[in-house]
Amino acid sequence: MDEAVPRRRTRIQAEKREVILGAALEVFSAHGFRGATIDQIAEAAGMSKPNLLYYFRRKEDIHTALIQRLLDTWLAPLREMDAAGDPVTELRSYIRRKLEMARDFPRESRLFANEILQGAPRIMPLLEGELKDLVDEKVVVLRGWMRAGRIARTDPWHLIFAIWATTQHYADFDVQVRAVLGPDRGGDGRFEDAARFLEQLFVNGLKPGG
Amino acid sequence: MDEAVPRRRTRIQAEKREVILGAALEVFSAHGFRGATIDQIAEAAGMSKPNLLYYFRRKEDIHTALIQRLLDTWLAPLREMDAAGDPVTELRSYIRRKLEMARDFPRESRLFANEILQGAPRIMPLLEGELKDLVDEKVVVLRGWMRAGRIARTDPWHLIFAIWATTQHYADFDVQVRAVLGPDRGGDGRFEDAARFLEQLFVNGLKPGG
DNA sequence: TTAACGTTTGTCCGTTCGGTCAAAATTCTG
DNA sequence: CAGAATTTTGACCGAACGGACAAACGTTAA
Repeated sequence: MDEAVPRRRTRIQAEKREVILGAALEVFSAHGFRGATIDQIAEAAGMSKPNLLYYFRRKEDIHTALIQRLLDTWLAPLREMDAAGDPVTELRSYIRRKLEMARDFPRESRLFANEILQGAPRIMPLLEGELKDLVDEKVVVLRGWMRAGRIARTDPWHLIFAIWATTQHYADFDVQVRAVLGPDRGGDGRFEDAARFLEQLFVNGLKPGG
Repeated sequence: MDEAVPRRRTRIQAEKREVILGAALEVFSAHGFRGATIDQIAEAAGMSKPNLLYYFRRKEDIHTALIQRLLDTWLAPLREMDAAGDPVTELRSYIRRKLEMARDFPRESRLFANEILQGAPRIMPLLEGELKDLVDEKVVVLRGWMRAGRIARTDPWHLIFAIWATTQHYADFDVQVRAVLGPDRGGDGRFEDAARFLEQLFVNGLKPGG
């Protein structure tokens, strides 16, 4: 087996690849795939371009490596939504966790958003596979709660979309949010305000019999 | 006055500029500012690159022209939200109109999203000026409705963000929405489903005393 | 008809891009 | 320490990029 990038064995390999992925996350999330340059990533990673290309042969390899490792983290909150739990508690904590991710990992959110916005050319299989499967599974859970009369009957798919949209908005559209809120209201408190609002919106919006 | 681009007098000037803006909308919304090339836009507009550069001297000029003319259309639905109207009706039709725009003008939505995602380097003044002013104005309207007990007391800014996020999601994340819904549910009906869901969510979520 | 003005094009330029390569420097292993 | 393997670098390449320019082509109005 003629490996192009040497088999990942050494300590240096692991460390440098980590540094590169960190730098690439910064650059890709800020400029998109085409907008990001290898030189930018190399500079952010503190190494020369050929050195970077020694660890990842092509620009696209960095990008796919990033997305691959991200997906699990990203879907974890939804995975944790438990059919056996209390629906309101489950939804509430799902929203809270997604909002925390928007606050703590905005670059990851923007990396995804950039990719989807431009037609998901590099991750379409993931969307139609892993992501769709997970959503289908949770749709069943939501339907169960609806049939049991524990939350209002409504479209479970669009409910999930609404949670995604409202939470990720605070990462993806952060500059707009801060611009509109202004200096006073746009401080660190905006995430708590958002959490309170979204909790109220979804909990009341999904009250059974609504 | 030494004008670089000839003063817009002729019929051809007006027509060609229109064609270029249409082509540029297509290309910019699909690839972002940096990802789009002048050649792509020229080809989509059916003319040579130098010919295109005769009407717009620089790539950035096309982009700013696009955004400038877009902003009015884009904010029109919010502008129409009338303090004198019935709150539920006003909110419902605001949501419906925003959703129609996501359906009918997805490229415009993605153009904005691309710009915001990458830090709004070219439209920050618009966000802090015109956009913020309009939101501030409508926040007063929402606050009035809340004080009158006609909708639930909640954070008016985040309410507006939630409406933006949920509606624009169907334009900006269209490929993801369709991938998750699959071929059967992802057809043209998805906008009506979304409208029904969002109406229910926001109307119930904002019931007074909630 | 012709001169002025508006439009279009082929060609070219300097820069930046993604990526290669051979050689040098470093680290690892016996 | 010696030699093998790994890591780093400077120099370089072809393609694509944004943009410039003069010449050619159309159009129009005196």
